[in-house]
Amino acid sequence: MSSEPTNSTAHTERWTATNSAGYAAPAALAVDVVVLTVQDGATRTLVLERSDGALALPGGFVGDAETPQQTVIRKLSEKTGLQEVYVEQLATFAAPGRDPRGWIPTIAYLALMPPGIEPTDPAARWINATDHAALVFDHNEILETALERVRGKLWWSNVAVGILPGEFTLAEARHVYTAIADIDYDPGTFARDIRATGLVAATGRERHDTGGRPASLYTFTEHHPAWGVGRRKRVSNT
Amino acid sequence: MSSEPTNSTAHTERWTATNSAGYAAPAALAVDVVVLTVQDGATRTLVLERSDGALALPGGFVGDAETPQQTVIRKLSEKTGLQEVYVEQLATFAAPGRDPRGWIPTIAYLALMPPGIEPTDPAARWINATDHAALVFDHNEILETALERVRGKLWWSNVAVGILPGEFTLAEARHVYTAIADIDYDPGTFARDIRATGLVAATGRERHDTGGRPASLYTFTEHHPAWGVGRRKRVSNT
DNA sequence: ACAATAGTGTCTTTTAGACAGTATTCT
DNA sequence: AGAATACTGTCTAAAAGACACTATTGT
Repeated sequence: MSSEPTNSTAHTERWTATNSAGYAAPAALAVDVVVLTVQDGATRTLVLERSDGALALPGGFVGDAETPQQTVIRKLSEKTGLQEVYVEQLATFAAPGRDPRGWIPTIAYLALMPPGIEPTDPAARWINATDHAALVFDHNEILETALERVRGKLWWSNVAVGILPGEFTLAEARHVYTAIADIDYDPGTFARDIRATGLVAATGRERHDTGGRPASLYTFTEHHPAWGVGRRKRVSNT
Repeated sequence: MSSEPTNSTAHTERWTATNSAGYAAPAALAVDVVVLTVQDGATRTLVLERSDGALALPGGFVGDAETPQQTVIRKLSEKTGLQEVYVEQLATFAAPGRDPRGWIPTIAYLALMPPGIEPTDPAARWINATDHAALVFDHNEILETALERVRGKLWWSNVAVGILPGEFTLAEARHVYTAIADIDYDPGTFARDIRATGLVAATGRERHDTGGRPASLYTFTEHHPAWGVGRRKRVSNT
């Protein structure tokens, strides 16, 4: 896997490819990943700072014997050390000229991680997902697509399972939902409604370091992507 | 455009490609399109019958100077003569071996058409979208993805604008929604709720061939993809 | 006792679903 | 007149939002 071309250094020449039938072919198939987490009430995303200072989403080239999702998981493992992450496909960006290195379509993915992951790659760092410097190529558009997706699924699925730890208090869950949806949910109503989705269950244990009455701990009953019963909750004030 | 390799005949050999850096590259980038319409209360999709009798979704190869969506629109124009169709990207399928002709990722698209379009391509025909013979490759999975998508967006967007004619009665709209969602909507409640989305407006004209009291004609106020105010309506009985 | 956080109960408003009943046309 | 289709009004049940109030801990 170390013999593949790198996606993280500046290009020097334009790549081309021709297939065995004699027609122009894509020079490569790429994946780009929007890794999201919620830390200190803010939605944050992982970027790589390149040698010229430009910021790019993590990504890489898909090998000819793997699925693009395997590429994503492999790359995330390299950058963060995490093996188990929530990953789903977002959309494919393939406009001619989107990548100056050549005809390189990219399949964009959304990945979610619990907060506090320290990147193992020294060029990687977390930035604010909703208020940040411009990214390279069409990566701003990819990031916007990811934020829209996660907001759209927030109350209908267990996406948040990717961000919350295995056990969490309803207050922790509420902070994550608040950061993503940009809505201040009422604590009582939040508890009622998230229980009504049928996606969480109390573990019976409690957390005592909350500064007041101990909080019951909950888990998502499903750790794979799942849909709950529909709630109609707002996810943005705008 | 006639000099490109065809996507509709059986393969004879496996295509490969190598890029200028010496690495394996995709042999081609394809698009496949799920064209949906509603006719006589049934959801129908366009397929091409190949020389060996197998059924495939319409599709083609993306040229190196066009966006995949342009490829889709070009192919649909060839097969049906229609220029203006509702098109949106679904997902990309790129598992190794998905296409026996070689490493050929495909970007799947959803397209919607009004009923009664006669295909110009003699190999093309409409089949039932929810109850049909098996399709080639992973095309069954692509079709399922399309049906899920259109059901998911039905009450939240103006997707149905792609199927309904420019002017339509609320009964016609209700039949389309009924076919897609597989729910028998109450006529009165349907009228109230579709007006509440803010996506339709009465034209002031009427249709008199309904066999009873004339029906008011409506249009979608937006013909480009748009989102209405959220309704929580059910879309499946299962 | 007091502060702090967790959690419950309940009232109001909105909206979905059902359906009775009225309106307008054609034969 | 009667049949057929279009449309309105209204009742009920469910669910979302707001918020007062109670519960349980640490200091």
